[in-house]
Parts: sequence; C-alpha cells; structure tokens
Amino acid sequence: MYFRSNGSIGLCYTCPNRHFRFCQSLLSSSSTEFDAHAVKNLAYTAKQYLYHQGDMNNELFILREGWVMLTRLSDDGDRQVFRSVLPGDLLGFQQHLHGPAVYSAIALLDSVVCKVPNIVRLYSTQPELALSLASSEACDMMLTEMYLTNVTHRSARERIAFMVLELYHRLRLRGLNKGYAIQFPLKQEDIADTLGLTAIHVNRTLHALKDEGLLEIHKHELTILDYDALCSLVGSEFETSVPD
Amino acid sequence: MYFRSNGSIGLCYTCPNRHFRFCQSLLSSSSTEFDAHAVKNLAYTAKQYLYHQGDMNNELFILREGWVMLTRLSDDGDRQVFRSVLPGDLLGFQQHLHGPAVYSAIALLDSVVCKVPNIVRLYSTQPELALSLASSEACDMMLTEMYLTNVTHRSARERIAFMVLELYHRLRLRGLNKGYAIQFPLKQEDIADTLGLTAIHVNRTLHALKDEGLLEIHKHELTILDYDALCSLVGSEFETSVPD
DNA sequence: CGTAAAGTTGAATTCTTTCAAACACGGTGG
DNA sequence: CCACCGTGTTTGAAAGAATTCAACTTTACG
Repeated sequence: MYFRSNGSIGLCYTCPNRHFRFCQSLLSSSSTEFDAHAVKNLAYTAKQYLYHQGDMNNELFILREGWVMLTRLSDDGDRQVFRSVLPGDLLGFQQHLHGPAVYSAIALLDSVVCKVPNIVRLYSTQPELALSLASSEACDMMLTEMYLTNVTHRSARERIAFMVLELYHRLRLRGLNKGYAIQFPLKQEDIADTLGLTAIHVNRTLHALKDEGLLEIHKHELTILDYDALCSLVGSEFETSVPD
Repeated sequence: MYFRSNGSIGLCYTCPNRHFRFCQSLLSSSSTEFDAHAVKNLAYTAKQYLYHQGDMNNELFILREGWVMLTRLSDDGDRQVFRSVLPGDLLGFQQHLHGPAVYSAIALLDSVVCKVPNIVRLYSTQPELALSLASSEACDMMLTEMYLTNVTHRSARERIAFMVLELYHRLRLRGLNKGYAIQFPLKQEDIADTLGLTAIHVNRTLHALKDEGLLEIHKHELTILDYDALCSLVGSEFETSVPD
C-alpha cells in the first residue's frame, strides 16, 4: 500500500517489496542455524492443492512463480475465496504455526514455492527477519481490510472493478503484465466467491463492463480497456498512472 | 480461534491469550534495552480518539481496559468499522510502523492503554516477543477474515448474530460478561458500518431478533436471550457452551 | 428545558438472487 | 473424425432482501 497525505490508502506499492525483502533476507542468509534447515523449492501443477484446510503442520511458503488462491469451505458448503497469492508473496503463516490450516491453498497456474521450515528457530537467530515477516503479514492484513471495505460498501460492478485493478496492480508491480493485459486464471465463480456475489451476477456484470468498453476477459486473459473509467468506479484508491 | 478436527474455525479462545502473553512478556521484561524505553500508561475518555487515520508516527498499544473501535472514512464519506479492540488486545501495528495510520482508533468507553515505544529496537533485543507479536497479528487477521466471510455469505440477521456472539465470546473470555449480558457501547450505526448494512436495516433486524426472543439491547447493555438460537443462525462457528 | 443525537417506522425502489434452461468449449473414447 | 460429457458460461423471468427517502419519536446531555 502507499499512503496519501490525507491518509487514504492507495494500492500497495511497497507491499511486494516487503515480501521480497523477507524472501531475499531469508535466501541470502548465511547463518549456520538457517543452513541447517535449508530452503526447499517445490513445484505444483495447476489445480493442485498445496494444502487443505484442516491439514496439520503447515509451514511457511514463499511463492516464486505461478498463482495460488486461498479458499475456505464452510460447513454449509459456501466457499470463501480470501485472496490470490502472487509471485513474491508469503503464504502459510497463521496464528498456530503447526495447528490445522485455516484455509486451503490451491495452485491456479503451475507454481513454484520455496518452503521455509522451522520458522520458530529462524526467529531466535535472525530477529530482523521477524520484523520483516510481521510487516509482510500486516500488508496482507491491509489487503484483507481493503476487500472487507470493498465488499461492504460497494455495488457489484464496483467490487469487480476493484478486484480487477487490485490484481492488475500487484501483477504489474512484478512486471507480470503485458501492457493492459494480464494472465487471469480465475473463474467467474472464483470472483463471485471472493466478492460475495453469485457467479450469475458476476457474469452479467462482467458483460455490462465489456459492453461499456471497460474490461474484457477472454481465454484466461484479462484486458483493461478503459483504465481511468475503472479507477473512477472504485474511488481514489488507485492511481491513474498509465502502465508501460 | 480454536480449531475443530474438520478444520472449521471456532471462536478464538487462544487469541486473547496470545495478546496477553505478548503483553506480559513485555511488561515483565527486565532487559536494559527495554527499561530504557519504558512502557507508559495512557488514559482516554469515551469518544476520544487515540489517533486519526493519516496521523504519523504511530506506536504500538495494548489496551488494558475499556473499549476501542477501529474505523476508517473513505473519500466519499462512507465509514468502515474494522473491529472492536477489547482489553488485552493489541492495536496500532501496521506495515509501515511510522507511516500514516490506516484507520482511526476511538475509545467508546473510558480506556487505558499502555504505549510501547520503539518496537523496532525491542525486536532486536527480544526476538521471542516478535513471534508473539506476529502470532497476535495473525489472530487479528483471522478475525478480519471471519468478518469478511460473514459479510459476504450471510443475511442481515445472521451477520448481526455473528457479530453479537463474536463480541460476547471475546468479552466472556476476559471475564467481562455478566452472565448473558455485556456492556455494549456500539451504536446501531456502528453495527451497520461493521457489517455493510444501513442503520435502518440494522434497527429493523434488531427489533425482529428481540421480538423472537433472541437478544436485546437496552441502555448500552446487550443481553443474549436465546444463546442456542443465535448459534444456530451462524452455523457451527460458536460452541453452544453455557457461560457461568 | 431545549437541542442534538440516536432510534423507529412506512412505502416505494433497486439491486441481487434464485431457479430453470440453454449454450460453448475442451477433452476423451470409440 | 465425430459423438459424448463435464465444466464453465450465458440468458430470462420471478422473487426476495436491503436500501432509499422522508418523517416521526425517543433518548442523552449541557
């Protein structure tokens, strides 16, 4: 996130840097303590779960490439999509480090993560990583709070505009955009379960946005057709700067 | 939160313990580094702001008594209430430790907080506190995620039932309940701005819940009249255990 | 005691959901 | 190569939940 003088929240520009900083500190660490619990790289294919809600002994991951989605199934079958994890983001940290996972993590694209075992021991030997981790967590917290605000205060079209811009910006910060287009593995149902709408209504709204020339989703690729118009839908949370 | 074998989330029983543990470690710490930056107690009266969104140089607080609410005003005047901070909870931590505050903190009751200056230095000298802090943050994260799920998947009456039970449980864990009653400083508008409803609709729904004998709010006191019925409204997230 | 803030009520409107059904696409097996 | 099948998307019409607007009542507080 970045902050304006009036305290309004802009999209998170330093956010991925926080993640990256944590990641890099970790990987470049030469402490013997850390060497003893070396970082492992793991590959997952699309549609594969990294872990399921309820799984025990979760560890901390850093997503190096791909796209991971965090979801949770309630008892009555409703599904909540919490957020997308993009390259450079952390995932897997929760209150009870080795308790049951609160949500499931599923790869939407072929993904590579590096697994950071024994975070507790890491803490004691490298306290500066702890601050970095906490800061990174606070960043995810802010993202979740933005979605909470988005869902409680906005209409369907505004919610979708927000979500699209949020994802686009995060990908762009990582250089994973192609001009105004990004790879977009989310189904309409995923959008619906993120924003608290029905897939049907997401479909209708998406169609309206396309007819109005704001954005287009085609073959797992999302293209922003009218960036400024989208921004004006979500208020002042996004800069209207033009991507390269 | 506590966890069931199936991975569902129950209300956070260890959550306040996490906060308390952090608080106590902090206060009982005898490190010279910490002594040099002594903890200060501060008192606020009801309706007084601890800080406003956009304020710089925020610090970390622990609420010792009272009730603090975290809110945020958007550019178009909509207000989002993020959560209530209850005794033993942390507040004030955010990604940019000394950047502008993301939201405002207002005391709804006369409150006492202890202010923890120079958290960064604390980190380097007492890494075990860092883990405790991160864990505490993860707890708040889970609470926010529960509200997100609540708001996106439930009707007005279910949302209110959830919110009431959530607050009741957290207070009960701290021994701040009087049987099925709790002190309740929130206005109907506060509930509305938490749950993404209008104050008018909250009013109607609250009335319906009262007529059905589920709960009652009178003179800043909330009484749960039919605990089991409320629980059944929100699914399996709350235990149906009877308070003392 | 008077004013402002908070709560209450009704009726009409709007947005979103629900249900039902059809369509498009990609992959599989015959 | 085509028929088949499942998943994901599309469309329509009716029903429902929550909002809006406007007015009124009650409560809190100096």
